Amino acid sequence: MANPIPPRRPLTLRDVAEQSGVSEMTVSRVLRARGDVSPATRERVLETARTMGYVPNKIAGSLASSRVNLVAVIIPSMGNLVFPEVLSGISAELEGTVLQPVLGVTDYRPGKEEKVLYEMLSWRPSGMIIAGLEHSDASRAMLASSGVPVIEIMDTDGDPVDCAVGISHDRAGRIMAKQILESGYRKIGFLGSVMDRDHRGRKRLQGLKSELEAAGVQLADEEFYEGTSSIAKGREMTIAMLKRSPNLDFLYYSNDITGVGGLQYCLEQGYDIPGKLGLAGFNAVTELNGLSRKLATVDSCRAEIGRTAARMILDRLETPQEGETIELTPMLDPGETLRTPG
Amino acid sequence: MANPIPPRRPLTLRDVAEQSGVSEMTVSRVLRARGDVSPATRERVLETARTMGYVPNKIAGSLASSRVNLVAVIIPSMGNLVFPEVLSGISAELEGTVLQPVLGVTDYRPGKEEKVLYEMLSWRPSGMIIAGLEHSDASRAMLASSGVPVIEIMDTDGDPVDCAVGISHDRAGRIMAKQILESGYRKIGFLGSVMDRDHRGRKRLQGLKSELEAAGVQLADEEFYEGTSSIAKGREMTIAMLKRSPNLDFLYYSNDITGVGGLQYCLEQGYDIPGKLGLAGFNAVTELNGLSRKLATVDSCRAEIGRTAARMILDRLETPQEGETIELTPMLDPGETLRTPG
DNA sequence: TTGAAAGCGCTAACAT
DNA sequence: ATGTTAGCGCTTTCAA
Repeated sequence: MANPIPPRRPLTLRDVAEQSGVSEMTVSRVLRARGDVSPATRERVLETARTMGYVPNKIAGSLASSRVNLVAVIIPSMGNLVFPEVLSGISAELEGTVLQPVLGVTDYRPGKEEKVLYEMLSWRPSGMIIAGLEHSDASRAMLASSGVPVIEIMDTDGDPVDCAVGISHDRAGRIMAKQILESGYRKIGFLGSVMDRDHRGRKRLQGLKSELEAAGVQLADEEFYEGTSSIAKGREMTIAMLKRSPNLDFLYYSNDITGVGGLQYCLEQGYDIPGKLGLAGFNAVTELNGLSRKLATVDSCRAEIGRTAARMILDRLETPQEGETIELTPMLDPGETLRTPG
Repeated sequence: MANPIPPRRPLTLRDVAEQSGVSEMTVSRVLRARGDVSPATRERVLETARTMGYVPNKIAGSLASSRVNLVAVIIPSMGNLVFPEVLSGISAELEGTVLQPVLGVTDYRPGKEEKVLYEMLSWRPSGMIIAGLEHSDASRAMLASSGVPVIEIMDTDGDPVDCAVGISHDRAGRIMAKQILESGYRKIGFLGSVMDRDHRGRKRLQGLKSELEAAGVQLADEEFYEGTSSIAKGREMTIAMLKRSPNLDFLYYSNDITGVGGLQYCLEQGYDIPGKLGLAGFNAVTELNGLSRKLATVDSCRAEIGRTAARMILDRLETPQEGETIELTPMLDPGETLRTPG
């Protein structure tokens, strides 16, 4: 006995309640597996809901319960290879809980970050995961007064609003510097993005420089690019730098993508790698494996950062806690573009 | 005269209303720039809201207005290089409108697709963009009865629930087949993913085979892999295939990522490319440019697919329309791994 | 130009 | 085990 006029309006709890001859409240309980409902009623309601094709309205549910099982995740870019992995970590950890990640993208623009933040907060999420420690005052204010756990990820060199999990990029730079020096390289060039947006790249460069200088070595050359990193950009930068400073014996790239472009070029040109020229990148992007020679790199621990951030949210939703910063230890992978110190 | 006890509860319209001495309704009008409000009131309310740090509650707003300015976007994976670009197209087109994309990821699993779909629909989005034409019956039912515009993207070989925009992958396979034949290759091997999940790859293979067979040429060998595509996988497959069928003169990969792995290997091995051995991939992934030699490929039109899908949603929200399928024309880029015919 | 009342679809809290 | 009542924080609609 189907309704002759199928309603264009989405079904409500009340519709299901009427069809199954119980109160809205009972339907609600059945659908959320809450409270005691007799197996008989339970089955009947479930069956009715299913055959009617009822989909609960979370908007109404969230308003009534003032619970929104969403975790806002704000990242600078989707095309970065780095962030998909962070997201996987978050999703993996949230799988099986009531929480779900919702993504916002800032395109590395503080203005857009503010907008995205405002937008996401207006949905009253249960927690917030946001990349980086550098935000506009307005953004920091919003985060601070959001009333939910906020986890700033990727970086631990700075002051988090609430919690942070990541690596010290200064330290990552130092680790690589130490290895470069130990391997006997002395004429080192840096190739990275324009530094006003890339805070973490800047910190790595700082760490590198400090550590080199502590050993009495000056950075020999620097080359910067604008826009998104790409293999092609790495190649271009490398060509420019080696033309300008042909006597370099090491190229340190701000990431693996550009590093691979440079490595490719140097191999083609017949440079003796790692004998006369060493190279290194950053991130340990496994997607680039299988390409010629394996680039030396430092792992940015992305998946673990994602998992940890999600876990910190879950913990704080159970029991409110103080802010906390978790610094992960980045591992150096010497790959095949670094001389074995001897 | 600040409140001595700062409220832990998020601010409401009423709080702003009380502070600025007007009704909630007036505040609402000011904040949404709706209706007529005197400039004086307007300024006062705006100022109050700003200093209080009020963030509107979209949950409540959406429930009251039964308008949710969200477009659900459901894709199989974030790590694919293909989908970030689709998303960019969608975001670009939605920029400046009231609509916002919200992402769901299925990991290529029909079961998870159902879950994600249900979850997203329970937020009553204004529109739905979903990758592929192959869905479970339950998923198709949900899409059909959602009451909002549904755009299935990437593929046009099949029956959409409502609208579709994409390319014909069968045709993409044929286009490449024609070019391969014209370039004079005859011993062709295919390297792709296990086909039960990769519907679009399967369609390309079908198209390739049909077109080859029409010319009296049989596919000489096939190699499949499981899991996600990667450069390393491409290399492995290529090694296996060339060992098994050393007489091949062409390798057709189901995508650029694996293709680049193969190309890299072949170059290292000193194969005469494109003279004795030709290669081609699919997608026109520009991120891989700058790597040794440019791989022949067919563009999958991802950014345009994204933009078109978003536009179709916007159009249909203005004026309801019939379902429509838009087939884009994939362009062949011969790169440097294809003999010039003639 | 402004305000008051009603209600969006659901759930918390309290009946029964 | 089930029902009733009263909102959640906004917007719609109507009145002033």
